[in-house]
Amino acid sequence: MDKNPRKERFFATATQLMSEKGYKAMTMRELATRLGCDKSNIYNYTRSKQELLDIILFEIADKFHKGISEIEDSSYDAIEKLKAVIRLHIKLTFDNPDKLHIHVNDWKFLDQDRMKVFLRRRKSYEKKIEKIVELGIKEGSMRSGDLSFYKNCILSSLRWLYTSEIPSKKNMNPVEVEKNITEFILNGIKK
Amino acid sequence: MDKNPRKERFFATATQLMSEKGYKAMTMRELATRLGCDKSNIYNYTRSKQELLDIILFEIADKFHKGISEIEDSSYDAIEKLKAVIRLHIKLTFDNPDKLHIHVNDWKFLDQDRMKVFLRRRKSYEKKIEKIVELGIKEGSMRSGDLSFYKNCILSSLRWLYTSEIPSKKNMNPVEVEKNITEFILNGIKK
DNA sequence: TAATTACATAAACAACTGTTTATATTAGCT
DNA sequence: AGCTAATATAAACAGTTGTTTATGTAATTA
Repeated sequence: MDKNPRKERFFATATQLMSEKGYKAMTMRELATRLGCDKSNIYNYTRSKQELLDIILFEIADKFHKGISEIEDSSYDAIEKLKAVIRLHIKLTFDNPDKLHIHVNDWKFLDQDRMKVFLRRRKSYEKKIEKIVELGIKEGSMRSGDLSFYKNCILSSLRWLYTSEIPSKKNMNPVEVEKNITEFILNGIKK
Repeated sequence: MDKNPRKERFFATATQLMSEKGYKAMTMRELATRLGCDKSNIYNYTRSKQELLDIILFEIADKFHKGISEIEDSSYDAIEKLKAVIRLHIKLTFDNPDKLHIHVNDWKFLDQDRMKVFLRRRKSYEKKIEKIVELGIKEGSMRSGDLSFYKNCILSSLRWLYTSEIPSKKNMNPVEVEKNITEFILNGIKK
């Protein structure tokens, strides 16, 4: 029993189309066609294309922020924290594949001020990953090395999940994926 | 002593701008402004925006193709082949950061026929990576598991090099990067 | 039942897009 | 010097873009 079922359908369709085409290439006319309505009707749901992007981007950014904060505040050791980060990414990816895709590709189309906010939050997120690695090195459970370098490797290893084709994820089991990616990040490919 | 110094400058500037903005967001007028000439002058250097994208994309795709073919035909064992693939990616990334960026982000704006060709080549490249892993498993030097999964993890671990900000690469030493990424892919982060 | 809110469309808008045409100037080669 | 190819621009083009205005109907609430 949703209060605004049409509005929800609108956001779902818009998110999907923006993920497929990218922000610049998606047109309001195309979105209207897919919704089966006139282009002007769209403006009953959102103020502008820009606002639409903003909402999608910050909604998912907030989920990442909340997730990593809980992990940071936990009493886990570094390895367990890293595992939790991997789990967080995989859960968010499987729950919101289109939003994640937009999150990676289209943040650069935010207007200046909002982009600054967005990048500041992303930086803060990445710092928390680095802190986990730092802790791991201190605990002696992780190889020592450049923190920013490890951060990039870890996030990249997770990123292919949401840059790869969306339909192909339908056949994947999130639990299995989690197990394999964790194994790869922790131990690499060598036997 | 180049035959067409202006043409080269044109391609260099166009590549840089397209990498910054993305194919859709880059306009011919903006490119003209950066070149310091009129927009119509651009068409003395290229037939169309589409052709420009095509040239950039297939030029770098060819380099990947040549590189991996040589590795495939070598007598290296699997681990050495994987190391050579890592070296190839890092060399190409440091030599052509902008082209690599376009290669990852803008292939979807090729027109249908050329996109098919592009994706076929990419698939062929990825298959060769999988074959290296398959060989490694057979030789007993690599952990057994899903080939496509390992392929994605390997390529992702390399991808952050060309998706991350271009200027930041100026301060990185390619030899050092190669050593660290190889270590990560082979042995992971755990001590 | 009346009033408010949600949902819809047609028509027009100004700005911007890639590209062409016609024409001129410059540089290199014989 | 004369010829050719490279380089340059102004003006115009047809199409597309996000968005607004004015206007209407359907659904919900009071």
